[in-house]
Amino acid sequence: MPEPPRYLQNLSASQRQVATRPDGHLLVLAGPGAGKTRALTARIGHLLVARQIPAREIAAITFSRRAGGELRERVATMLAPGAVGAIHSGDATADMFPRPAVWAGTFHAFGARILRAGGARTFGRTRDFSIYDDDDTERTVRRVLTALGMRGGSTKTRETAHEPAEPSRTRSDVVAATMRAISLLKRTARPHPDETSAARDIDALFAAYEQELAQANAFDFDDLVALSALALGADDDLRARVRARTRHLLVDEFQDTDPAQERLIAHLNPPDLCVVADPEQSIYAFRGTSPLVVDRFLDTWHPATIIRLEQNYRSTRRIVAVAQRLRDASPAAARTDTQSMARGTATRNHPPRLRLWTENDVGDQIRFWTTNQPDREAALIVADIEKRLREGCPPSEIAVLTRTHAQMRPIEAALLKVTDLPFVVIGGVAFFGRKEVRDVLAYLRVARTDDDAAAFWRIVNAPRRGLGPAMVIAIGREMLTVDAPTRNPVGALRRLTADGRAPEGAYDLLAIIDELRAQLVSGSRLPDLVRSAIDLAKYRAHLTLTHPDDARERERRLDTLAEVASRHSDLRLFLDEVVLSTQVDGPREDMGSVRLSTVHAAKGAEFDHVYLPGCEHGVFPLRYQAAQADCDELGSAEVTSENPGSAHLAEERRVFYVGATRARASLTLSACTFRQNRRASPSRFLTEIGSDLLVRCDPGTSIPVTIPSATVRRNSESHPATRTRTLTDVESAE
DNA sequence: CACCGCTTCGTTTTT
DNA sequence: CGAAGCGGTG
Repeated sequence: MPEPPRYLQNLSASQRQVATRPDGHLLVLAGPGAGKTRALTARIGHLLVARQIPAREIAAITFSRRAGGELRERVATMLAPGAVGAIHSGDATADMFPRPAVWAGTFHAFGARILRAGGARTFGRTRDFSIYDDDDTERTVRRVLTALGMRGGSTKTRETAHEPAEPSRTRSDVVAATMRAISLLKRTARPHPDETSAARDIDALFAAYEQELAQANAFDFDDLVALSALALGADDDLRARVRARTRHLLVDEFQDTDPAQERLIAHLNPPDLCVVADPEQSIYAFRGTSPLVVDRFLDTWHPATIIRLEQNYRSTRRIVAVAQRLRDASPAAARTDTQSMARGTATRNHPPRLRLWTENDVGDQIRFWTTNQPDREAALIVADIEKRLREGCPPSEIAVLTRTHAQMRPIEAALLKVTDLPFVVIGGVAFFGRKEVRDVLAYLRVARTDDDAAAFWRIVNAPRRGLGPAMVIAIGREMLTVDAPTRNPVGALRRLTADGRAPEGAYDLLAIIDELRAQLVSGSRLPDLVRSAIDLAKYRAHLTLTHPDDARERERRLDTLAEVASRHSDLRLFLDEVVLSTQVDGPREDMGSVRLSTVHAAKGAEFDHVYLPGCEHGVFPLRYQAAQADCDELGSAEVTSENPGSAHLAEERRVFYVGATRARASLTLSACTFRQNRRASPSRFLTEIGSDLLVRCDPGTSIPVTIPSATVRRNSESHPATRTRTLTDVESAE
């Protein structure tokens, strides 16, 4: 027997099936830690080597930029070990793909490429349109709300004791709700709002918002996907060109694909489509995704082959057992299961559910402890982390994963108390989301084009130069005095200034813009441009004035920005990369650090030791009220119509599941009896895991506490099924 | 009309 | 900790 090619070595039988399966529709159901990236990489290798498919016909969609870069790198290593350097993971040379480079990136990056390749024309934009991110979108929404006179409730919604029914909507509530509504409309429903829409207000808002975008020659985040799909439908030539590059399409994390992204795939109609999914890891319902997208795949892309990757290579047997318990408790799994069993087999549109197993060691106990309050919880977790570090565990192998950002505060404080404990917070305000970074970038954006209104409004009075609210209104009014195609705030400011109708600061701003533009035209390098913007705007002085405490730290970030910019040659490509970068995509300085992150931001990552604080009812599962109504109206109706309450609970369980399965060696859960001065009770997920798997310990230790027998009995009686099904279940599954 | 300093308040998850 | 509201000063 000849040795198998390199890209097929060290693969399990099913991973090898994934790699070698011929063209067609392929659904890979992969549990956590099942080596799906490895299988995907191998499939690409097989396409390139065995089948001699040109790289330019292969595209892979990943959930983050970094994941895309890693996939590309792994392909390169696999094909030519030692020659990794040939393919850079950054997009410095985004337009040309050197050698065997396969395109890999997010849906949004992919959509941006389609629009840049000509799709923008369909919507009256030019090729060098701007991309509005969330922040720009919020600005635009605010302007639109004001223009339409929808202040969004009076500012004085102070709740008198006798009117609790009115959900005191502040202005930011209205802004947030509007943004969500617009976004969900774009993600889930038809692109044009002219038909029946949920609310009449939304109709008007949506139209005005779209007009602002068009005027600014900009697309927002959701447009990148939704409109690129439409462009493919409308433009035959574009469709042909793009389809030629995506004959072999691979989609990772398919369970988090929203309807707009589904439509984009449909328009690509690839003859060879391979998606990797785990319905139980679908955790983005708030932005319009549903685990049912996996069922739908089997309908849309009939006939499809299903391959299951059930063996877990990542975690200990105990952690895998926890994962399986949580899966068993999931209603989606139950539904699929009963339907499958009723017909004696998996139906066409309901794949058989996964049964996880592993050959790994049993491993440490799954620990759970209770403390009285979050500060103490944080202190105990940090003390435990210190112990692991003393035992020689690398910091980067430890992570604390929370449900919400708010939970991070006490933990961050506790971590800070320990000197020389390196840690990094992920999922807070990311590097490119920092105010100072965005401000400086906004100067570059305005230098690039007069049209980028959101960027202009951001810098018009930052640093302060006497162009306050009244002046903003004046500029807005002046904008409207010319024909639509030439409407932009910079032009308006120029006219006001020429007529002497503007304060002195206006001259300064225009001078800065002109100077930057001159440098840009003369071909200045990007880092120089960044530094010029900082100097011309006198931004450093502004920082020391407004942030006396941490001005230096912020200045350092601006230096980093210049550094990052030096890796790019073209301003537009640089700005694209910045706006499309993920929470985890910033310049990486997190190598030797303990990670503090939300579960969402930890998707795809893995660590030896994982801590899950806040395992309390109301925190994990999180309880919230406000957004529910919006989601039910506009969002995934198919899920909520059956069982509104439990759909939310099911999603929370999946988030918990994702968090728990990040762990390789140890998993530590903790809960508080009091949070924010209110009594808190333990999460129901703990009960679902089962008292036989979960060892209740003295707080901060691995020493089991003796539980009063009544408690034991209650737990085991309420879950007879999980009680009998213990580790042996996982053990015998080999 | 802009700005400063003061208080208050709220914080789901993110491409 | 940030954003937003308020009231007084230049």
